[in-house]
Amino acid sequence: MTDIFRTRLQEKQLKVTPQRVAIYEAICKLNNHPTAENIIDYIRKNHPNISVATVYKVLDCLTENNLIKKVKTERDIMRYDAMMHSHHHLYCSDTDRIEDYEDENLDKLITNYFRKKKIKNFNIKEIKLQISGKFKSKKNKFEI
Amino acid sequence: MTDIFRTRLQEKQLKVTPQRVAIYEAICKLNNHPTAENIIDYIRKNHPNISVATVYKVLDCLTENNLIKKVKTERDIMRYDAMMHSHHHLYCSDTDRIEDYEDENLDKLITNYFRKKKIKNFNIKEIKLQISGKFKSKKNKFEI
DNA sequence: TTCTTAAAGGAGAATTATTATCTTTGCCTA
DNA sequence: TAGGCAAAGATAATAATTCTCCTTTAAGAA
Repeated sequence: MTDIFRTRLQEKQLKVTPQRVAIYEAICKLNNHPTAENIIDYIRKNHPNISVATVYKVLDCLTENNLIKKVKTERDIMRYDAMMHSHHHLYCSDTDRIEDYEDENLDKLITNYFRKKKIKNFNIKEIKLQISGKFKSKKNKFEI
Repeated sequence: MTDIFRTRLQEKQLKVTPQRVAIYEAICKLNNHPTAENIIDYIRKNHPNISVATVYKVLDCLTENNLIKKVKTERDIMRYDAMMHSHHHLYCSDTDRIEDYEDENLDKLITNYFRKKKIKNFNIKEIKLQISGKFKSKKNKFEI
C-alpha cells in the first residue's frame, strides 16, 4: 500500500519523506474523508513534531500530483480522500458524514446517456454524483 | 421576480428590507454563482453603505429559509445560487466557472435506476451531478 | 561514505473569509 | 410619543489556511 505510494512519489520526482508517508497513511486509515485537523491529530500520536504548515503543504503537493483528492461538503473545511479512481459520494448534511459509493452499472448508464446526448458548449471530463440523504446506521470505529 | 421573493419573505415572517432585496437581486443578476465578495462589490454601486456583516447575515438567513443555496467548488470560498429547484452543475476547475445544468430525462433515468437498486444503509433524499470538464466558449457579460 | 544541493520541513506570523458582539436604526403597535 | 423587536451597521474576534524565513534532509554524484 505505502510501497505503491512511495513509487508514485519517485515517479513524479518527489522525495519520499517520513512526513509524506505518514500523511498518506493517515488519510487511508482515517477513511471518512478527514480534515487537515483530523490528520494532524492522528499523525501527532507517532510523529509529535510535525508542523501544521507541513501538513498543508504535503496535502497540496499530493493533490496537485493526483495522489489524493480534495473533497468538499456544505461546510467550509476542506477534506481529503485517498481513493483516486472515480467514485461517488453519499453525504449526510446533518452529520457531515461522507462515504464512498461505487457503482459500475450506474456509471455505464450515465456514460451511455452522455454518449448520445452532448451538452452544448461543454466537454465532459468526469461525472460525480453527490447523493444526499441519511445513513441508517452508525459509523465504524475508524471513522471520525 | 423580486415580487415573488418579497412574498416568500413575508410567508416566512421575515421583514422585506432593501438590503435583502438588493442581495437577492445581485445573486440573480450575477448569475455565475457569486461569492459574498462579488455580491458586496455589485451592491455597493447602488447601495454604498451596506455592511459586510449584513451581507453574510442575509446570505445565511436566505439559505436557512431555502430562498438561495450555497455552492462549493474546489476552491475554498463559499458561493451562492438563486436557483432553488434541483439541478446539476457544469464545472471547470481551471477557471472555477460554474453553470447550471437541467435535464429531466437524465433525472428520470437516475431516479428509475435507484427505484430498482437501493443503496444499503442509506436513504436517498437528493442526487446532484457534478459534471467536470471544460467550457468551449467564453462567459457572457453578466458573469464574473 | 561523504559531499552537494535542491527540495522539503518547522515555527510562527500573516492573511482572509466568516462569525460574533454590541450598538443603532427603523418600523409596528399601544 | 414610547416601547419592543427584528434587522442593519461597525468593528473585533475567530479559525482555516498560507506565507516567510530559516534549518534540515533525501538522494544522486564523487
